[in-house]
Amino acid sequence: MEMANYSNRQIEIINAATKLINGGGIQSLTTKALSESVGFSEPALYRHFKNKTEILSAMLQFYGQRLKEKINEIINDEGNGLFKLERIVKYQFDHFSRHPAIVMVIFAEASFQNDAMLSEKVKNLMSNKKSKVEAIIKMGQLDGSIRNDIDTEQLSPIFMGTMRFTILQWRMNHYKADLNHQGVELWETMHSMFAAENMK
Amino acid sequence: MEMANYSNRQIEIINAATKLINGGGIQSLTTKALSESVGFSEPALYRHFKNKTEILSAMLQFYGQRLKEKINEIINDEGNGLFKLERIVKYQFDHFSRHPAIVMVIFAEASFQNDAMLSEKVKNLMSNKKSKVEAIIKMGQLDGSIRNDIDTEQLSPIFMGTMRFTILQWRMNHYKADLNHQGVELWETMHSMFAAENMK
Amino acid sequence: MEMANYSNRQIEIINAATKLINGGGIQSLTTKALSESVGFSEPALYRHFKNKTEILSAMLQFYGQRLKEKINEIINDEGNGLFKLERIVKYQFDHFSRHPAIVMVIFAEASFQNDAMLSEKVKNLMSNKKSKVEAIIKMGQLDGSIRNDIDTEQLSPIFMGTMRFTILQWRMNHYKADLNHQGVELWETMHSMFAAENMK
Amino acid sequence: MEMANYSNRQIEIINAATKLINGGGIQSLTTKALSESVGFSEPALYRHFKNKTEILSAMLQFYGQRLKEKINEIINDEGNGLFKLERIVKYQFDHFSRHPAIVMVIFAEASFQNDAMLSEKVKNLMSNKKSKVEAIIKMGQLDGSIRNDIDTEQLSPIFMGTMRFTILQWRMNHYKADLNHQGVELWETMHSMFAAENMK
DNA sequence: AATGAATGAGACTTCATTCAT
DNA sequence: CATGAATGAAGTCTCATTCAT
Repeated sequence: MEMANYSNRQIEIINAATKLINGGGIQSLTTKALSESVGFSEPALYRHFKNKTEILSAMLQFYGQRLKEKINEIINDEGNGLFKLERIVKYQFDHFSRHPAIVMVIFAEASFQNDAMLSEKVKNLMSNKKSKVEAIIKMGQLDGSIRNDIDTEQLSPIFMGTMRFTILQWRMNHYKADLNHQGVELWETMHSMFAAENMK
Repeated sequence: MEMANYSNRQIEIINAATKLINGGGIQSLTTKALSESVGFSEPALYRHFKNKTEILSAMLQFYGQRLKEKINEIINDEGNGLFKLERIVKYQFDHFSRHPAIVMVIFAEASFQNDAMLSEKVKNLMSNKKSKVEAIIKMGQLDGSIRNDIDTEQLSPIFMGTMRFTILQWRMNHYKADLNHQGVELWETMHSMFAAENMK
Repeated sequence: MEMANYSNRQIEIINAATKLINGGGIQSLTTKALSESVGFSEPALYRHFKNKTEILSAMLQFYGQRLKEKINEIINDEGNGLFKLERIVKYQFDHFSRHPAIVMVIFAEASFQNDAMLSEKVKNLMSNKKSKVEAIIKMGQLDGSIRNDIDTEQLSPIFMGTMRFTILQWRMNHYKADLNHQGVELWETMHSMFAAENMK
Repeated sequence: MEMANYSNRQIEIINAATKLINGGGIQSLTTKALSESVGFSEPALYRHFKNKTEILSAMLQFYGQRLKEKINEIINDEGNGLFKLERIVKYQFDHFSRHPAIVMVIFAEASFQNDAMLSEKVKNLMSNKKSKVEAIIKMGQLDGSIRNDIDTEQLSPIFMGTMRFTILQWRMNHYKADLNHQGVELWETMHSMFAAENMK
């Protein structure tokens, strides 16, 4: 996975594209709309990206990278596994509530489906995150903070699925709720379910 | 929600559309592709549906209705709440593994976003299901089968999110895994987490 | 010009077509709209008319015939030429104010232009009427009621053009004015201009 | 009424559209025919006009503006009212005989009827011209050149209707007659009828 | 680096008409 | 006599992309 370095213009375009997609789905990301949104002409887009797919690809790279870095940071920081999970929940909910436009890109599995390359990229993003989460859970089970009566592979979809679902609902209700607050509540519940002390 | 009655031709079209969407996302549902897939000319589609949106709308109606009926049946059948949850998991995983084409329609939040009416329909479908699940959980908490140390509203997103995530992964891996088997494993875990006897 | 005899169904269709055209121009006369308006299916139209052109053709025939008969009646009745002109004005304004739907068909020169046959028919209708009016004017010039210092061929376009224009304006203002009243006023003026006693 | 400034390309398109309409009615103005006529592809039209309605709208604007300017010029020039009417007749007949393609656009009431905005524009064009003509007639009645025994409002439809009818007939006979010659004859007659000296 | 102009492909949809029943 | 189903042709318009300047 190449470590991309994006120019200012490219980042402008990525941001504009993100907003468009979040506002009206993939279908509203047209080169025309994008060029208007970013403030210069359509052909100019092609000076910064080879084609539309490359723009979408860059978006995924861009956000995926950030997420990966953050999770790595969390992994390497101090604290037991359970605490790390908590940090992931908090980070993500805070991040999304501050940048709602990103939500749809991260949740884009359905949208990119007609482009094998993009679809693959989304899949990688997700499985990447999943294996990181699993690593953390495993750590937690070893350090005694996370219950070990359930397999890691069984716990991770619960963690990830619940987060996704909460965010999805927030989006479908037009970002009205206080996502951070929901994150706090969600974590309380997850704590009850994941903490070692809750094993019977 | 009107109880629609679809003609044979309409159901043919709905099926063809479902397959197309599942194969390549909303973008691959064009009137041309649809007419080819169903075996007659493009204008003929318009004898059976007023326009493309109505086709998508019918798809949602069609699948939503079935799901609702099934859940109602489960609610009204015998058994405690925990058992009912189990039946939902089993039913859905079995249903999807037999009709993978439906997955994308049920998971279409992102896709329909540029059409307010469809978007609303998807949202209703989801919140409808969610409230049914919550009713079941509440029943389980009352009949003593489901732990009552966690609020119903906190348990439902765990249940629904986890299911969604599992199915989503199955789809992203091109339906290779045995979904039913995954359902069984998932249920074991859920049982550990939801059952009343597992409260500390 | 064949003396056509239209069946009841055909007349129903002609009436419906007339209303459609008057409501929204030729473009709103589609076989679909027509069949809906008349209350039976599209193919049924083809049992009564060979095709759409024949329907339009029948409309022109139908109204042209009536007009011709009426004018002939006026010609053959008693009274001098000036009086006959007056009767034409009164008849037409009264007729249109009672059947506004007909206006557009009679004024259809522009609409039928892409069909040579219909275009020719409209032209005949108009030139037919014009020559009748000229005959009346000539009669009036001979019987001393109409001024004879101006050629018949010069008077007729004034008569016909003014009538048309008045009706056109009435139509463009959505039939709001009292057409009969306008006819009376118009006639007063025409009388001043056409009557023999007004020659200098 | 905004003072529009059309690009060269836009004027090319307006001209081509005018010719098409005049040749075969509104129905023959298709984007395909227009693009062929103007020499580039259909989508290219949309770089110069937002949509087809805007093209028609521009045509009306374009011709209406010219007409208005000319009439204003005539109004402000020297000469009595009767002379001004004469100049209008001569100008129009000369103009149309040189640019027959314009006729249909100016006579388009019936054609544009299914588009409220265009219909309104045509109506304005006509009533605008009518009120200008009435202003001139009033001037003539005051300066003693035009008969004042008939109301201005009664004279204007005679003037306008007769002109329209003459031009209409010319068009229906496929522009065969010498329109300028007909204008001269028409004016002679109108002079007899409008001049003050012809009052009884 | 940027753009105005252009385009081939293809989207959805409507039209008049036909055919089997 | 009537219709449900179907269609070829054509309509308007949008898309991603290219090219000359």
